[in-house]
Amino acid sequence: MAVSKAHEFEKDEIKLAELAKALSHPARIAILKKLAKDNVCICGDLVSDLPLAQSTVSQHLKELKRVGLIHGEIEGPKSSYCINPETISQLSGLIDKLFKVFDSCCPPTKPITIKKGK
Amino acid sequence: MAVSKAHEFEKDEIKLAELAKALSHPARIAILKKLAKDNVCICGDLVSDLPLAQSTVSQHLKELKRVGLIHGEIEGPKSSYCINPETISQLSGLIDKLFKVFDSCCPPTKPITIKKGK
DNA sequence: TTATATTATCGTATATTTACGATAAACGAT
DNA sequence: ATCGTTTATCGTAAATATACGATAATATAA
Repeated sequence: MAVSKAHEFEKDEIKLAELAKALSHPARIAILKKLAKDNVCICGDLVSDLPLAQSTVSQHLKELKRVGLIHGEIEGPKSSYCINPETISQLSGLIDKLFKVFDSCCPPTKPITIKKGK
Repeated sequence: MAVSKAHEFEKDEIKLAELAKALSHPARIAILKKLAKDNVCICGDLVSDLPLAQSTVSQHLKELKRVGLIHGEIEGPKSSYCINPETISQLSGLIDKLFKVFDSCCPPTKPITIKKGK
């Protein structure tokens, strides 16, 4: 990155960027989906699901944990991970806020309700 | 990245990851917000808004353009950019889909409705 | 205590990202 | 045609990210 200037931006922008970065790899999205479906899941299951080496999966888990999207507990030789609903909720809020800005710009895209206005 | 294995994942995961990566820098979020507010905006305005060199801003714009989140037209010596609602809408859809998966896992976070437990 | 299984970490190689200054390109104005 | 303004691209440097194999760590099972 070289000389990150992240501190020059708004707090929300920085946080959203950080969370978006966590979602910026298909493996991490797949991990989150798997964790969501299974509610709790041990690392080994993820490794056999993904086309990646065990150490790589572990790295992705670490990153997801770092930003708070999941937490993991080491129980014995196995580690079980699960979604952290709080951060998911935070992400949801930040995304909603961003998309509200988009609505102000472009015609609203989703539930098409007729809007008066120029 | 080294030996990207993106092709081993689902199409939606890859696309969402790509769009999330575009959002993974505060400058690009700031650019999108500015474009949304101003509807259309020339590069120079963005440069003076952001704590980054002109060439760096241009790079970020290029990346946003590459993934289709904005389009830009070169009119004369100035370039004007604007949001591409189609890709915004696509992103919105992919995010909604992902968050639906989360709802299935964790207690729903937003409109708190009492649910009978398992 | 000694295996066995599972996961984290280390070391390493390579690709990508981010940033800047310098330069090129493109158009409008003179 | 030349100048000035604006933007894109090039070259480059440094930080991150991604991936793997090898190894260390840890708890369970024997």
